[in-house]
Amino acid sequence: MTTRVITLKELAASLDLSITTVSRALAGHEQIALKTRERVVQAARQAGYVPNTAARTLVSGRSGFVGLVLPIRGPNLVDSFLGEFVTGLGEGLVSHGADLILATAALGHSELSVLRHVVESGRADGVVVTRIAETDERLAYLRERGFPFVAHGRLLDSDFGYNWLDTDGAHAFGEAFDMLYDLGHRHFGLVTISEAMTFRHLRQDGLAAAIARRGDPSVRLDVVTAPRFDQEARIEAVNRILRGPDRPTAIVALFDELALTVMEEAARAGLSVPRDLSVIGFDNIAASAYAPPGLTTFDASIRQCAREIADMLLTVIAEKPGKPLTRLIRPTLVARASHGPAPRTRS
Amino acid sequence: MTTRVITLKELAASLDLSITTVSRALAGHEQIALKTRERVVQAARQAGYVPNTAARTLVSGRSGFVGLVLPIRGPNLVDSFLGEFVTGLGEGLVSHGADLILATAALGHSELSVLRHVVESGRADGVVVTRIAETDERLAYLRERGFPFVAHGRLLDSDFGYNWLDTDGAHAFGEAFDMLYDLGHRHFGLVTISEAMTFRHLRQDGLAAAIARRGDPSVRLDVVTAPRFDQEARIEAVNRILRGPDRPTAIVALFDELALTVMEEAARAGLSVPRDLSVIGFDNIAASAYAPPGLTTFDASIRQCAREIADMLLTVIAEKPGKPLTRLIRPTLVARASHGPAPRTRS
DNA sequence: ATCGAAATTTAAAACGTTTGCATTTTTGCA
DNA sequence: TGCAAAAATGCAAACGTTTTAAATTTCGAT
Repeated sequence: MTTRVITLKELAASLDLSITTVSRALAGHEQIALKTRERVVQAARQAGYVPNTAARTLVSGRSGFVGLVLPIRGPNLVDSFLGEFVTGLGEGLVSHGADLILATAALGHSELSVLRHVVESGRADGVVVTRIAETDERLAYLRERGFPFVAHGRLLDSDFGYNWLDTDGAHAFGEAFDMLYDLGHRHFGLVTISEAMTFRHLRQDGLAAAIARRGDPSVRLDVVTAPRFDQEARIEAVNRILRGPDRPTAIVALFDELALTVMEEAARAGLSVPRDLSVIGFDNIAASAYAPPGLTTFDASIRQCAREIADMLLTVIAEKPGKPLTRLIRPTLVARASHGPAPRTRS
Repeated sequence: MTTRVITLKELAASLDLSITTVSRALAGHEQIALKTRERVVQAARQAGYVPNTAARTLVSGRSGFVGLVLPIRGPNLVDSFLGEFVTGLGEGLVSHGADLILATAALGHSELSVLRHVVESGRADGVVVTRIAETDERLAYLRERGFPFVAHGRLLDSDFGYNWLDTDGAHAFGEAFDMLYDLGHRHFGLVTISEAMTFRHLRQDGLAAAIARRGDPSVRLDVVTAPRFDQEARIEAVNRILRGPDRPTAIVALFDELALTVMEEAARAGLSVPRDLSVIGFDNIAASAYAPPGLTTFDASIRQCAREIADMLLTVIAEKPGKPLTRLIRPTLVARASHGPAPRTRS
């Protein structure tokens, strides 16, 4: 029962016009008589005409697609922001009539090779690159190619400009410190990761800068590092800071997953949050609201960011601006119950 | 600095061969001398040749894409499974060299119109349709068009066959009942939704069937219905069943979000879970592990399902099987701490 | 009525592939 | 060495659109 799709030629024939005229009429060219335009649009709608994307792309060089390469993850690891991110991108794109292509990197292939394929096969007019590492071969490639892209995140340092949108983790971590300091905390812990991601520096530096700004020599900061995806090592690292003879009264975690582990291990060690220990995370993942006593964290509003990234990318594609577009989004504090005044007595 | 992309014609010229031969060599046709094939493949790799998708699609009629239309949601509602689902689809597709197109339905446009556009513009060779309602115009459309698709979920009843994969909610809810019955529960509550989704029937029917199978006339089931996305009404509904003079000892919720609300409201009402009340959910969302005391639920393994859906769809596209492909996935019980023996005394 | 400019429409090329069919080259055998 | 068959390669059309440049029609002013 496969229904055939109507083509421009057929539509033109039925209107007794040339393909050219119909094409232009549908594109709304002033050049075509208004009466004709209306007649064509009406007929197209009635016939349910939808232009063939491949043909259009081939001749115009514009696909109307934006690409995103899904990061490769282990069997049980799903990017926790993917849903929100993709939703936001979709929202941002659809208002400009663009759609999203999701290319997955197979286990053998590198993310870069998939990106290359997306770019060079002409499937997309631009790409979004997420989870930027300290140095990132993807950005180098895209820059060299001169292909439109927007990065979600930044390089540690680079000798070239590029379009990016990032969450202002430095500011958030400074804010976290100030809030905890004002609550009387002087001994801090930071749980960070060993993976070479730029954001770990930005956030840690933000924390360090706030400490320096305060200029109080009694402030102490212990830093502990865990591999990102190894739950066991993560627990071990958290306990190193938690079970020491002289533990911090406040722990800031690089992101919520780590903070939740801190809270779990604190409970296991018989510590009460926030009475004995304050914990602050970052990201505001769904579980943070439910994990007792409710994790205080920062919301990065991924969906909104993704929407802006889409807007930026479409601008880059359409206008090729001379200067790079950059945007730093300040996350908002979500004050729940995992932080409080520093305990009076120290053991 | 935009680097040009190499084309088949250029590659052919550099090899001093015709386009035809190069095209066939790359496709691995036996027809082309082995020596030539090797030479061409080698040169193509070295030149970084990537075939243009639009041109290939135009002539072959195959895009190598599978489409998914993102459900329209309110500003703060993101499909909680989208990330997992998309990851699974990607995994399933990439092994066959296919990629995913995500089309978003703008606020004005219906999901159906976006689907039509995806189908009729030739962007995709097949589509995945999720969140099937009791009756669903999307399936009717796809069937009429004869366009390859796989549904994630089922229609309430239909006069035609179609390809679907569904979670066996009926079985899970039967299992939940049996488990709770064996723990001594006789008075049950079901929290369900008012939205016209097929799965609410399947799950409720599964529960009812298990009750009937047991044949114990002392078993009682109270059902309460709430709108899906209205948190306030949801709380109100939950309290109707929780604060009644004669409340159930065990509540089964249609899915985890509802179960979490039940647990929150139970706590607010001074009830201890599972001592005073057993709660069981469905879906195993991330928060369920963290919400105290840990929600007992069923894991539907969305990612795995999505991978299978991808496989099914690619089969449908390639082989056009005569009989519909169907697949019922049994969810696995995730026994946490929200269920337990029925309380001895009744108020 | 005639002409030229403005308004409208059209023919044809191009985009980069795949593929049916024709052509050329090689091979095996007499 | 010649010739037919087999093997290998190439020509050209086609896919459905956009767009350049050209052709046609309309219209107002003389």
